[in-house]
Amino acid sequence: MSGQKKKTTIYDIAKELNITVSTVSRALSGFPAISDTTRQAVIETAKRLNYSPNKLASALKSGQTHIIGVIVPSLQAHFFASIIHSIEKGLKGSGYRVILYQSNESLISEINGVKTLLEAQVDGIMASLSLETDNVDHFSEVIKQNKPLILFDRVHEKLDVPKVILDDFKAGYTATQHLIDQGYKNIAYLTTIHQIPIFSERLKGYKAALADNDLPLNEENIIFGGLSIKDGRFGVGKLMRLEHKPDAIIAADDFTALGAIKKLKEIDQVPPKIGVIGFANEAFSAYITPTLSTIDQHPNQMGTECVKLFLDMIKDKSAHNTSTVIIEPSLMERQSTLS
Amino acid sequence: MSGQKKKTTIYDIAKELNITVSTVSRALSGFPAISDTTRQAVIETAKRLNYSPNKLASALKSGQTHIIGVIVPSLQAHFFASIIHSIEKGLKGSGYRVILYQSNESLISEINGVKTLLEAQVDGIMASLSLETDNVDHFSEVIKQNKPLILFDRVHEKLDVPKVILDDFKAGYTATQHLIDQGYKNIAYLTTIHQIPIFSERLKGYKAALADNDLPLNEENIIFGGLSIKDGRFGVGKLMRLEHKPDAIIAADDFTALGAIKKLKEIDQVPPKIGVIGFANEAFSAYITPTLSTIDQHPNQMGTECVKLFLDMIKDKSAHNTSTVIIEPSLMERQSTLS
DNA sequence: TTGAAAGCGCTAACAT
DNA sequence: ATGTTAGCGCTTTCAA
Repeated sequence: MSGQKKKTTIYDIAKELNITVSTVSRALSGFPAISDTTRQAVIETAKRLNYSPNKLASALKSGQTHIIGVIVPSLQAHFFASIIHSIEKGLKGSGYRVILYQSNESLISEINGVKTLLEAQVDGIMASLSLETDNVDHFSEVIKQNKPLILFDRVHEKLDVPKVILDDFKAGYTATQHLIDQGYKNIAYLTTIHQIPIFSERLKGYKAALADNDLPLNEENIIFGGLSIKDGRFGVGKLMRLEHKPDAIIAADDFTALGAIKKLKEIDQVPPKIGVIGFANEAFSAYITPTLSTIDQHPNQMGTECVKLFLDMIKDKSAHNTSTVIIEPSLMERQSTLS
Repeated sequence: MSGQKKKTTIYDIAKELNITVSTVSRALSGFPAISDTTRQAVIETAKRLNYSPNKLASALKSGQTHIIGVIVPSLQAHFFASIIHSIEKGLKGSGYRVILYQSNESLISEINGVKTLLEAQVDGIMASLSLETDNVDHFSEVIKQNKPLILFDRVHEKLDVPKVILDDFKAGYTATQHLIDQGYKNIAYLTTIHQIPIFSERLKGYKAALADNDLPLNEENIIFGGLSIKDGRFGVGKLMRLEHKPDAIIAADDFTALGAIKKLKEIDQVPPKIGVIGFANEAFSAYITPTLSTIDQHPNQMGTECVKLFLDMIKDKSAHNTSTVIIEPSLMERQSTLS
C-alpha cells in the first residue's frame, strides 16, 4: 500500500537534465548568469515533475523565512481583524507572509506566542499587547536577535521600538468635547482597571476636556472595571445609584458602550436622553438602536503603517528606527449622542 | 558595529559540557535513556546560554512542522473568527499550531494559499471554500502528499475528504417553518448567485418547507445576488417592486439580513411587520433594532470537530477517513420575526 | 555559464 | 548511556 512517492526536489530536476543542483537552484531563483535555454529547460522540467520548493530548507540555509509573526489580543474584535487584513494586503507583492498568534488578552499566552514565533524563525514581529501585559521582557529576545519588532495600538513605553498608535489623548478629548458640545454636563467614564497606555491616555483626554470647559471632575463618575457588554451594564447600574446621576457616558470600547445602552434602555433612559459614546467603531456600532457614536481608530491605516515600518526596517537593518506613527482619531457622530 | 552574536545551537551546549550533540538532542527531547545528571546539566546549560530551538531545522529533518494551515474566506466574519478560535483552543496541548490564510472569497487567492501552505510544509490543511470556488483541483496536491485535508462549512462534493458541515437543508427548512409558524405566508429569499452547497441546500430546505405547508413557491420571490448589507437593501428594493409583495424575507446571511432591515425601516415596513431572518448569528445580530432572528451555526462546535478529525487522521494515516460530521442548526428567535 | 562542495541546525540509525 | 555519522533540501562560495 501507500508507496507514497517522494516529493520532487531540485536533485530530481538536476538528474533529469544532467546538470547540477546549483544550476537548478540558480535557474529557479532568477539568478542572472544562466543561459536562457537552461532556465527554460529547468522551469519546464520543474513543472513536469510537479516540483514544489521546500521553503523550510531554503529558510534554514538562507536564514530568512519571509514570515512575519503578528500577535493580537483577539480576532473577535473587528478592529484587530481589520488590522490583520490591511497588513496582509500591504504585504502583498513583498514576498512576506503573516503568521497569526492570538494572546486572548493573556500575558502568559503572549509570552508563549513570542517564544513560538521565534522558534519558527519569523523574520520579524508585529504585536499589540494583551490587557494583562505590564511587563515586556519577553520581547527583549526579539530585539537581541536584531529582528524588526513593531508595536501597534496597545504599546508599552519600556519597548524602544517603532510604534503605530492612535492619538489616544485626542480620542478621549474629542469624545468628551463632543458630549459637552451636545449639551451634556455631567459625563461619566467607564474604563478598564488595567494600566495600559491607550486607556489612561483616553482618560487624560477626558479630564483635560472637562477642565478646558470648566466642568468639575467628579471621581465617582469614573468606573474602573472590565470591558465587555456585561461590564457596560454593570457600570451603568453603578452610575445610576449615584446621588448626582450622570447625563452622559463614555465607554472605553464599543462593547462596553453597547452594554451601557442596553441597560439604559431597560431603565427607560434611552440614549441620547443619557448620551453614550464608545471607541473603535466596531462592526455593530452603526447598526444598533440608537446607532452608537464612537471614535474610529482607522485600523486599515494602522496596518498600512505597520507594513511600511517593517519594510523600511528590513531594508536598512542598521538604522535604529524608533519612530512613532500617530494616527488621528475620527469622531463618528451617531444617534446615541445627538441630543 | 553589529557584531550580532550568533544564536546558540545544540553544538554550543554540547561543547560547553563536553558531550555530543546527539546527547543534547536526546536530553532536550525527553528521550528516556539519558542519565538524570546529563539531562539536568543540558537543560541548565541550555537555559544559561539562552538556547532556543530552531524548529525549521527540526522540521526539515523530521519531516513534521507541527503546523496546520487553515484557509478561511475572511476573518471579518465573526463566524470564521469563532471557528479559528475554537480550533486553536482545541489544539492546545497537542503541540500543533495554526497558520492562517484568508482567501478573501477569491479562488485565485485560495489556490495561492494552498500552494503557500504546502511550500511551508504544513502537516495538514483545514479549509472553508471561497464563494468563487467551483473547481477544487488545487487541493489534489494535498491529498497526493497524503496530508490530512479537512473541509468545513463551505465544502465541495468532488473532494472525498472528511467534512464538518451544518445541516444546511434543515437550517433553511427551520428558518422557513419558523416564519410560517409566525403567520407569514408569502416568503421571499435573498441568496447568492454562487453555486455552493450550503446556499443551495438552504434554498432546498426553504422550498421543502413551503411545499410541506402547502404554500405556493413563487420564483419571483427568490433573488440571486450578492451577500452584503448593500445587497440586502437592493434585494428588498427589488421585492417591493413585485406585484404581490412578500410579507417575510429570508436572507442567506446576517449581513444581507441587516441590509434588508435597514431598507425596510426606511420604507416604513419595520420588521416584524415584514419578517426577516438571517443565517450565522453574527456579532451584531442580537443588538440591532429590531433584534435579528437567525440560525446559529455553532462555529465553536465546528472548530472542535475539525480538530478531532485532524488528530484522528494524524494518529492513523492509513485509515481513509471520509466521515462527515453534521452540526445541527439552532433557531434564534428574536424580534425581527415575532409577529 | 556551470560545477563541486560545504553547511544551515537538527534527528536518528547504528555503533560502542 | 553516549558517540559517530549521514542526511533533510536548499543556497552560495569558490573554482573552472
